[in-house]
Amino acid sequence: MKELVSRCPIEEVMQVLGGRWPTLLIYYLQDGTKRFSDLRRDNPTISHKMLALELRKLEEVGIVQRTEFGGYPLRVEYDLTPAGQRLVPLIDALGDWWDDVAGANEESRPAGTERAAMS
Amino acid sequence: MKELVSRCPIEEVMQVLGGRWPTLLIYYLQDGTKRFSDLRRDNPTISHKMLALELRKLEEVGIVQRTEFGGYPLRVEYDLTPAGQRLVPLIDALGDWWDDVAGANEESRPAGTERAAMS
DNA sequence: TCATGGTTACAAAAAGGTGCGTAATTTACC
DNA sequence: GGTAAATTACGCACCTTTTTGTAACCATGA
Repeated sequence: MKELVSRCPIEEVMQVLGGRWPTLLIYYLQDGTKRFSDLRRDNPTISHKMLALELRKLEEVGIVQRTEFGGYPLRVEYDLTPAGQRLVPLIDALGDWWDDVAGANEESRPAGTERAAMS
Repeated sequence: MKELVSRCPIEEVMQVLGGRWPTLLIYYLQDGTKRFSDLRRDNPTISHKMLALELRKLEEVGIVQRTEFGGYPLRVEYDLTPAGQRLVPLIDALGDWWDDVAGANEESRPAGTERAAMS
């Protein structure tokens, strides 16, 4: 039973942004409007179900805007809301921080674990 | 043990900071040096297993410094490393962002503002 | 028949909790 | 004097809960 609505905003953010996909989806949505299938192409390892779930979650908390166009095949577009866009630099800052830390760690770590930058 | 080598720093940060505990522990460690039992007191709902696991993880990535003092009963102290301290304002910024979003969501939301439909 | 954006059911995997064991020394007790 | 309990920071095994993956199904216009 989880009825613990946390007293801490940070705990709440992490409930939304933690996990593997949310920040990635936000990252890809920076480029502009994306459709369901676009996002799957951007991130081929996410399952159909997860993508639907995560998008719904992001929509519910107001990070993502879902726009449904009539007609068939159904067409749906996803964008970052203004709130979502305000989030982007914060996430980027975390990425930069991590690069810093990882860079420092690499000096004392055996080779073999390399990372490549995203395009 | 699984070694997920991701292409994206953000994905990696989230693997470390995502989840329920890491940010909370960092939050409490802002106050200064803490011992294992202090952290359990700060956060009574974490199990000793989880606390140990999370602390080790944070130590491994260089956010937390673990200092073991000899003697018995064993005594261990935890602090934020400089990198960990640099992380704090970033986490705080996320918290502020969330307060913003949550505040906006709670406020009046007249029907019809959200769903956009085009034909 | 295919494509799009879903949903649902079932299965597998990961995360998390509980409780016991451990170490070396002090203190508490018979 | 000898023994037992308590202390601190975990590790480990076992079990439950939560999350995620897989695959199948839906609607329908072209």
